Amino acid sequence: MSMIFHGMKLVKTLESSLPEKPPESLSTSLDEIAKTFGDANERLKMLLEIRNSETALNQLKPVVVSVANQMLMQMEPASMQEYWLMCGGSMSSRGTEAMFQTQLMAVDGGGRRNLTAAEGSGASGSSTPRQRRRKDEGEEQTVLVAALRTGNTDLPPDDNHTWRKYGQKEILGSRFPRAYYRCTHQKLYNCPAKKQVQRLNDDPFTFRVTYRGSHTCHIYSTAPTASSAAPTAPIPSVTTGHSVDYGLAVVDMADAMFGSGGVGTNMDFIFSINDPSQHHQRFRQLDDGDENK
DNA sequence: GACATTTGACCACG
DNA sequence: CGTGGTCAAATGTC
Repeated sequence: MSMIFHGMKLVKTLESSLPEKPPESLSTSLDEIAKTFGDANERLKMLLEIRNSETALNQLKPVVVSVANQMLMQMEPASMQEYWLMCGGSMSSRGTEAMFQTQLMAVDGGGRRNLTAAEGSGASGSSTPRQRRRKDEGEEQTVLVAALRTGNTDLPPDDNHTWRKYGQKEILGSRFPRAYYRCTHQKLYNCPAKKQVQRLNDDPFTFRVTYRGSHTCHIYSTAPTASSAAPTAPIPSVTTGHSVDYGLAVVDMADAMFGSGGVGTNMDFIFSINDPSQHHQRFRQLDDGDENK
C-alpha cells in the first residue's frame, strides 16, 4: 500500500510539472513510477498468494486471510505513511538487509505435561535419566527473514537479542540443518526464550525463524500483546541499553495498526521498507510441501 | 577462565 | 521405531 501511495505521489508530482518537463527527466520519472508500481504489484501478488493458501493454512491459522485482507482493503493513507516512517527508521538503524518479514504467531493449544524432577542429573548411563523438556507450552512465532547477502550469509539476521546455540540437527526433507538457540541469559534470569533457525529449501537466502517463549530478561517500551500473555516476572533492573527489541517491537507495531485477532491466532505481515527499491524476497507459502516433510 | 559453538547421544512424542 | 528437540562433553574463541 505504501508503495502504491508512493507511486501515486510520483504521478502527481509528474503531473504538476509535466508542461515544463524536459524529456530526459520525464523518462527518469516514468521509469521510477513504473518501477514503483511494478514492485507494488509484485507484493500484491504475494498477498494474493497468501490468500489463496487459505485452505492449507486454515487448519492452523483461521485468521490469516482476514488479516491479509485487512492489509489489502483497510489501510488508511495516514496510517500507511506513519507505518512507512516507522519501518524506515527502524530498519535503517539496524543496517540489515532483511527487507521483508512475514510474521506468523500461534498459540500452542495443546495439553501440557507435568515435568518431573531430576533436572540436570548425570550423563548417559546414569541410573536416573536426566530431564528433557519437550513441547514448550506457550506461543510460537514463525518469521521468514531474508538472509544477509553480504558477509557471512550463514548467520541468521540479528534480532537484537543475544542467543546461544545449543544444537543443530539435520531435518528430514530439508537441505539445510536446523539450528537451535536459546537466550544467552537463560541461566541468569531464567529466560525461557528460544528460537529455531532453518533455511528454506528452495531459497537459501531466506530463514524461517521460529521463536518460542518470550524474553523475561528484557523490558519493553510497550506492553507485549498476545505474544506474551503470561510473562513470568520480568526483571526490572535488566536494561541492556542496546537498542530496542526489534522483533517484538514489530509485532507490537503490527498489532497497533491492524489490531490483534483473537487470543492466540493472528498473522502479521511486516514489510520492512528500508530501501523500497530493493526487495528480492518473495513470500514463501507456509505449506508442508515447501520444505519439511 | 569464562563463555560460545560443535556434535554425538539421549529421550519425548507421534 | 523414526524424527526432532535437548543435553553435555569436547573444543574453540576471546
